[in-house]
Amino acid sequence: MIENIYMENINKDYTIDQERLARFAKAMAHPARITILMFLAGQDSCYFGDIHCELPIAKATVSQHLKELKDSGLIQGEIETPKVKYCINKENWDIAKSMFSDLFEILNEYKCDCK
Amino acid sequence: MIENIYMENINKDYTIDQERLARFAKAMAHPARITILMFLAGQDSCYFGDIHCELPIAKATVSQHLKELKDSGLIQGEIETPKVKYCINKENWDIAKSMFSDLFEILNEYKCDCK
DNA sequence: AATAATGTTCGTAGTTTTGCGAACTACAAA
DNA sequence: TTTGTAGTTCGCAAAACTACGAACATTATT
Repeated sequence: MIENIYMENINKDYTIDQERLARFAKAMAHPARITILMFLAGQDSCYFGDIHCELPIAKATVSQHLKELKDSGLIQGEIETPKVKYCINKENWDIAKSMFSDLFEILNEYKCDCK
Repeated sequence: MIENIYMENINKDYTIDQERLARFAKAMAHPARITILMFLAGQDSCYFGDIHCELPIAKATVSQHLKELKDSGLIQGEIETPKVKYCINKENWDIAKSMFSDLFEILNEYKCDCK
């Protein structure tokens, strides 16, 4: 296969943007993770323990949810021994925000033929 | 357990809104479903066959994705024998739009203590 | 009645997610 | 050196997700 710079996402079934938006949505697809995002977005930063206190689940599970959010890019973490400080990743947050916004804006006038 | 009108969502770990937003996000958590939503939002309505043509997956799988989107409330379908017509559910679309928007708006100024 | 067109549902297989306790890591303090 | 604090990682089990082909349902046409 000859490659060139215009052939991004080759052999993929979906566009980069479709994959990326789905990835963001997936990160948000659990009430615990929504709770974490709301909590984090409302302040500058906070520690793992503070997040754990907000949730009705074991710390191992909280850690997994945080990892999922980190992997999606929506949040970031930083070790501040012996604690771990988490916060929103502003750059990716804004990207996600505009991607969701763009999708929802497609329907900017009444469109629906169904009863 | 004594019930009263102020005790909605009792014995639940998360609020109704957190669950609902997570539900919308989950519906959007797959590139095929993002593709379907973009496609549907761009027009008044279309048939199953048109949607199937846009996707690289079997019709049984397309049908499942459409069911998932329908169950979330984001789209609706209507039989128009022998075809099935799908379109965006405007009411729920607007609810989802404002719920995502509200979440992303929480971070309306620079907030992030992490490096 | 048989055939065709259009989707949905069923059964199955493999993968991923969710959740937990237990074990582990890293550092600080006694 | 032992103990404590704060999280992460591991290993497991149950449930949910993704995908497909085959079978089915429904209505129209021959």
